[in-house]
Amino acid sequence: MVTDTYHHGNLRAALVAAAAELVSDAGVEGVTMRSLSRAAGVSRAAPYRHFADKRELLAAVAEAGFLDLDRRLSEVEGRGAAGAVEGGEGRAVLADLMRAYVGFALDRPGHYRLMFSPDIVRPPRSVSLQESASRAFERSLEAIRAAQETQELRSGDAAALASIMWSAVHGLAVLLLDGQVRVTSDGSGGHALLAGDETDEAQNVESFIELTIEIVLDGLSSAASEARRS
Amino acid sequence: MVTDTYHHGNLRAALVAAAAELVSDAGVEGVTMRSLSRAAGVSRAAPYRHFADKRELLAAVAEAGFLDLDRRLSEVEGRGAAGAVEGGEGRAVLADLMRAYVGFALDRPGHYRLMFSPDIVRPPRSVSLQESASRAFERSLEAIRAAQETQELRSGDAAALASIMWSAVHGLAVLLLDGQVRVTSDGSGGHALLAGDETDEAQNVESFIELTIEIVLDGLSSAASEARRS
DNA sequence: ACCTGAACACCGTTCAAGT
DNA sequence: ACCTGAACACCGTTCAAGT
Repeated sequence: MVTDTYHHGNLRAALVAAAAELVSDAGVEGVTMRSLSRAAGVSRAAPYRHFADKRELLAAVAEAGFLDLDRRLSEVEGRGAAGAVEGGEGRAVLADLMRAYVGFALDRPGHYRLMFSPDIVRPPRSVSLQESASRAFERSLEAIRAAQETQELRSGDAAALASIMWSAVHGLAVLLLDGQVRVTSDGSGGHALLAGDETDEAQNVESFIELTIEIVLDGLSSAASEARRS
Repeated sequence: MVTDTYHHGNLRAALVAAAAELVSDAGVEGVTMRSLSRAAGVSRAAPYRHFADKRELLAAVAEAGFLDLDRRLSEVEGRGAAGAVEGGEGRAVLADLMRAYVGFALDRPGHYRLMFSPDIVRPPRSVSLQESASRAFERSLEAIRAAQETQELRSGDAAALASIMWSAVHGLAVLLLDGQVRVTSDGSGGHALLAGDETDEAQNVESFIELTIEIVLDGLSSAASEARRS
């Protein structure tokens, strides 16, 4: 039973919800303004009372995605906060953040791709999209700083380290999502980037993620050239 | 002076060339079958004698991109090979490979994005696309193995390490390309992933890349849990 | 204020028909 | 074999007009 009119004033919300569902089910390319109008029981022109164009509507969906990601990351932080103060937990918190991050990407591939789709995310971005994305980033930044204070990470520009951590796990996420990294069953190994067709891996994905997290943390904690002054 | 007929038999090559130029100039979304036909001086239907669909044509452009990437990586390997045998050069070769990789992405953003665009690269892929992509990957695999033999990298599944290295630098590349990581001038630092609008960074990009490379190599070389058996 | 109907300028793709 | 003309089934977006 479809409500046959949206004069009640929340066409905007209904469109975003319909778009989010389409993004989940069929990916960004499955979203058309016409199908959204149809789903909302409204004319093709109606959405343009609420969004300047398709890009703006998709940006709203991406923003909801960033809020969801931020929520997941905040749960991790809440969990780890008590231990972190005592020291020695900084690495564990960062590992949990990375797990949560990749987990989000694998759980919501359509949203994740949209959130990092150049057409949507490339400047100019709306301030609200901007802010929701930055908020998620700030969490890793704070976790990085905390781990630096307990000597668990190398010193240096925390924002740089956070960017590097995020870009590493972003690379992992998109390659996993696109099936461009295959994980075989011969031990802990990732295998043959861009290799053969469908196989049944899936459980080894997790151990591959764990190895990546370990290596990223090791890199971020190595003394290296940054430690010359200590 | 446009040649007004392509009966001479290489419409296929002309279409791929025109598409590659459009990809460079305007990105993948700038490519339309109709504009390609127009550029080649041929009817809209003609391309379909040579390609099943648009995806297949773009895959040919992506394949050329992988060949170019592979060429760049092979130049690095040729340069480092002599020293690598003597040991101690393995890390330097890997660093050069990563530099060349990111350099390619920044030089040819349109091609790079196309090469990792899910619609093109997601299975089923043509065997030739498959092979050209794998070839580029094999290079890092061999370099990883060489560095393991000289004790410059941790032991363990070389393919996994190669995948992790590639995914880290892939993440760096796409975030740089999309302007989602900003680099400010306060030292060596990357800054504020997904932060503000246009600034004039550009020179600091290089030092940010260098820091990433250093951290990735440190992570790949740390003894960690993998070294329990040594 | 919010929505509709109808149009405009695009797409990718197909298919009979031409040479 | 290779290409054309014309059509089909889509798009995003606009704009006068309705309520």
